[in-house]
Amino acid sequence: MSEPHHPTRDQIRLEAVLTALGHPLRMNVLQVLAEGGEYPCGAIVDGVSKSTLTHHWRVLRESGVINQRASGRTLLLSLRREDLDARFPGLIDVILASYTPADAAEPAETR
Amino acid sequence: MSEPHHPTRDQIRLEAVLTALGHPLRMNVLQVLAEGGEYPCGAIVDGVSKSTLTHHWRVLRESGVINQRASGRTLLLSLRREDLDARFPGLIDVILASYTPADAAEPAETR
DNA sequence: GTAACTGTACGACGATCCACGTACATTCCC
DNA sequence: GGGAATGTACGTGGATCGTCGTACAGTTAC
Repeated sequence: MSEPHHPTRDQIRLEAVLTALGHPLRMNVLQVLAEGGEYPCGAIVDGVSKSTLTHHWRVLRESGVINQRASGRTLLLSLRREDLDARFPGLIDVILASYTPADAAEPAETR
Repeated sequence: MSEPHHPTRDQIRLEAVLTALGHPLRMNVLQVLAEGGEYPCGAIVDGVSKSTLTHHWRVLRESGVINQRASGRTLLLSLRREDLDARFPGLIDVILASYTPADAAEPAETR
C-alpha cells in the first residue's frame, strides 16, 4: 500500500472539516475513531461498497480529519486528534458531544 | 413579505448545520450575525446576485442557523443563537473562535 | 394609482457529490 | 510462483450544489 497524501496541520481548513463531517457516514466514522486506536478501512462501516468507502476516506483524509497509515496489506485509519485540537481547540469535543443519539438514529437514512 | 418556514429547535440537525457552515459565504454570514442584531438580506454580502443570496438564505434558514423575520419590504436576518446554544452547547463559540483570519483571508476566493 | 425597492420563485447551466462495478496494485500465505 | 485479501483508481450515472437571469409578489413613497 502506498502512502496517500495528507495535508499538514497548518493546511487543515475549518470549512473542509465541517463539510467532511456534514455527512452521516463520515460523522459515524468520527465517532468510531474518537474512541482511539487504529482501524483497517473495512472494519468501520459496512453495507457500502469498497469504492464508496475509498471516496469517503479521501474526503476525510484531504480535509485533515483522519490519517491513513500503511501496514501490510491494510491501511490503518486514525483520527488526527492532536492536529485538530491544536488547530480548532474544542471543536471535535463539542461536535462529538452534540451528536446525540437522536441525530445518529438512522445511520443509513433516506438521503 | 411572507414568513418563510423555519425548523423548530428540536428539528435542528447537527449535520445540516455543519454542512451549512461548510461554505465560505455562509461562514462569513455567521461571523457577521454573531455580532448580534438583525440585518436585511442585502446588507451582509455583496458581489453575488440576489437569487444566489436567496439560495444561501434558504440553506442557512432550513438548517436552523438563521431566522428570517418580515419587516416592511425587507426580511431581517438574525442568528438563532439561543436555539443553537441549547441544542449544541459551545458549538457556535468554538466555530467562531476556530475561524481564524487565515481561513477568512479571501472571502470571495476562487470557488 | 404608479413607480421604485426588496427579496423570492422558477428554470437553466456547469460543477461537484455520492454510490457503484470493474480493473488493478500490493501484500500475505501456501 | 499462484491464489486470496485489502484497498485504490477509473469511469459512469443520478442527485445535489452554486450561480445566474428573468419574472413576479409585497411594501413604501410619491
